[in-house]
Formats: sequence, structure tokens, C-alpha cells
Amino acid sequence: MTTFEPLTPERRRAMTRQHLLEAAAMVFARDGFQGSSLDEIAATAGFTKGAVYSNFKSKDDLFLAVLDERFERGRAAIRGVLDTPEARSPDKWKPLVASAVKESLWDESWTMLFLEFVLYAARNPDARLKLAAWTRHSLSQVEQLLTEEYDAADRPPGYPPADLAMISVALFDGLGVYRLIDPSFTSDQTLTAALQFLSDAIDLDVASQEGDTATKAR
Amino acid sequence: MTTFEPLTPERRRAMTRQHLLEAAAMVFARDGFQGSSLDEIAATAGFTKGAVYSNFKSKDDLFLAVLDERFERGRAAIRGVLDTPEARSPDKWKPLVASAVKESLWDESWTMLFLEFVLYAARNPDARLKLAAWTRHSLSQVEQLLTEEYDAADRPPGYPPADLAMISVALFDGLGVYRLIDPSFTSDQTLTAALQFLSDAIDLDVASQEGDTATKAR
DNA sequence: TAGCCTGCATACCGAGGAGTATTCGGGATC
DNA sequence: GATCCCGAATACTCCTCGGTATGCAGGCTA
Repeated sequence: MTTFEPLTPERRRAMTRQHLLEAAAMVFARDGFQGSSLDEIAATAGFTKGAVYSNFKSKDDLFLAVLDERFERGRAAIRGVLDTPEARSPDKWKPLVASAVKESLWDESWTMLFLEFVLYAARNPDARLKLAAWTRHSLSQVEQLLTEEYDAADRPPGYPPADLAMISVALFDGLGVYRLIDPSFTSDQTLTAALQFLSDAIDLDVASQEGDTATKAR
Repeated sequence: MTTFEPLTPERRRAMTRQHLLEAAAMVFARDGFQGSSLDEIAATAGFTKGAVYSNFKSKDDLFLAVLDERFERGRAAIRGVLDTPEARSPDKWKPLVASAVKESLWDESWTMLFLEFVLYAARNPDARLKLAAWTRHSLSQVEQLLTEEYDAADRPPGYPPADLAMISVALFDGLGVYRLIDPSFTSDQTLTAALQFLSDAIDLDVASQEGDTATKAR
């Protein structure tokens, strides 16, 4: 990805930090924020607690850093999809987005970490603002995609795009939650139905204009 | 509700247990499972830790008891709605269910407690089985309602009712999560859109048969 | 190669909390 | 009214863990 760089002290330090962040993400997801100990996280990364406190101010600071890290990854993933030329052409972006989401976000460990974030944020105003800002950003990306889709098709949206964005995201996060309870709740069939469901809603006017409901369910 | 009963020792004991359960539900929701102390819970209920350990085996046992309690409440709430005669008549049960859900489940505190349950269950096989069983039960109730709706209208379902049930529940739980992040994400308008969204999907065939899409969005 | 600076390791402290052993008090029973 | 019983209060233990203070090694500069 990046060109090779010799291991300057700064890079060594950055690597340590990165290892700690990844270990923290893993342990926090597995044991929860309060259930994780800094000793465990450090050991998972191959360090001791000293490394943690030389890179982060506190346990909270570490957790927030993990949050930022994941936000940045999420933004990059979204950009990666949206900047693909195919994403701009109607009827091609849907499977593209679907597979991208499935690859990067449809992950039990991520769901658990996300829920930890949400609960943490619900109890910490600062974290809450961060999470809200990031969520708004993500939602607006989805909304923009939908708006462009409607513009390209030159027809009014069946629902307000902002609401549709919220609904889409909430639906899949909700399914992720139930997947934690029992993976069989979110079988491939159910996921396909959910995708088709959203797709139908987006194409609502097309369907009614063309009288075409043949593509509705499997 | 029940007739008056003198305070036998058994009833006194049951009352303390009940108080502890309610205090626990509150504190667990506020501070999380690991973040709550038994001292705090006991004090909230007006007791000390001794009362906790004379009514529950451990902190985990108390948490699971809270879980059971909420399950029972949920079942009762569902029965309360479904046993109402109006629930059996098409085009009347929707607002009924909607308001019932809004009253009893659309609550930030409940969402936080539910997420605590989910995360706890994801880490404890026994709790996971309990939660899965309860979820299956709730889903089947929703599914039954949908199936009856389709039968009454004498038409095939637009989507498999089981999938539709999962989607409906997941959507609202997902919205509940985002409400924790920022209540403005789930404005009345968005909720209305979500309801309409589901309603459209349920009535999919009716809409296309009658060519009636006037009731779609606000 | 002597000295220094920095990043991590090590050792330690104190608080808090789960769990337990014991005590206490107030009803029930005779 | 003496005794018993039991549910809750009290007091204590043990241990985990966040945070800090200090030690140390290894790579820079001269």
C-alpha cells in the first residue's frame, strides 16, 4: 500500500500504537469495555500496560481512539465504494454496495464493538457527540446515493431519502443484533428478502408505474 | 389488579425480590451490567447487599432474573394486544400494534437494557439460549399476525411472513439504537415513514392490484 | 564510547466490588 | 412471654484493575 520506510523511532512508535489499537478493538469486542483490562489488551498486542500509558492517556482515551480508528476505516470503505465508477450508474450500485457492506460490516465482532460504542456513548456526552457526527456523515453518504438514483431516474422519491437512508441502515444494524442472538435469524434468505424489501421501496414508483411486481420476492 | 392480601412473610419476601428486580433493571440499564455494583442496586431498592444474596445466587443470577422478568412482561404485552378483538380485524390492528409498541417498547432505557442483554447473551451460552427462545416466540407471534392478515385478505404474501416479521422487528430495534446516538435520527416523521414503509410492504399486492399508491408517504 | 533521551517494562498503590460469615430483629408458634 | 426461625443488615476478605512512579535498555549525537 505505502512505500517501504525504514523503521524510524516515530514509525516504531506508530506501529506500537497500531498494534495496541487492534488488540483493544478485539478485546473490547470480546469482553466489553468494562470487562476488558488494560493488562489483557497490552498482552494481546505483545506489550505491557506501560506501552498503553505511553500511547494513551487513559482507558477511555484508548477506547475513543479505537472509535476514531474505526470511523476512519468506515469512511475509507464508503469512499472506496462511492468512488468506483460503477457506483454512479443506476441498477449497478445496489449489488456493489450490498457486497461491500457484507464484506466489511457484516461481522459479529464488529456488531459487538459497535454496540459497545453505542452504550458507551449513551453514557458519555463527548463520545456521544463523536458517534452522532460520524453517523450523520455516514447517513448523508447513503442519502446522497439515493438522491442521485432518483435524479438519474428522473422521478420523485417514494419516501424522503433521508428517512430511507435511516431505515436502510437501521434495518441492517437491527438484523446484526439478532444475528448475535442466533445466526439462524438472519439466514441468507432473510437477508435477501431484506435487500429486496429495501430495493422495492426505493423503486416504489417504478414498480407502480410499470405495473411490474414480478421482481418482488424469491 | 389482584385482591388485597395481608402481608404474609412470603408476600413480604416476594415484594423485596420485586423491588430488587426493578432497581436492578434501572441500574443495569443506566450503568451497564459490569458497571453496576450490587451495593448500588440494593441501595436503589432501599436495601443492602444482604437482601440481594438472600434472594439471588449471584450477580449473574440477578441479571438473568431481570431478563426473565422482562420476557414475561413482553409476553403479557403481546397477549394483551393480540387478545383484543380489534387485533383480529384487518386494517385495524396496525395502529393498535403501533401504539402498543410505542407505549411499552419505544423507550431509551429499555433499549439500553436490551442491548446489555444481547451483549451479555453473546458471551454467555445459557443466556443466549434463553434470549433466542424468547425472540423466536415473539417473532412467531408477529408472523402469525401477518399470516392471518394475508389469509383474511385471501392473497399470497408479498414476502415470506417469517422474513417480514424479522425485518419489522429488526427495523425498529435498529431505529432504537440510533435513537440512543441522537434522538433526532428518529423523528416522528422518520418513524411514520418506517411504519408506512412496512405497511406498504405488507400490502404490496393490494397496492399493485388496486393501482393505489396514494397512501404511500407523507 | 560516554552520555542522553525516549519508549516500554516493572513494581507498586489504593479503590472498589463480588462474595461470605456472622449478627440482629421482628414475626410466628407454643 | 420465651423460643425459634428466617430474611436482611453488617462487617470482613480477597482480589482485580486503573493509574502512577520508577527502572532500564537501546538507539541517537558528539
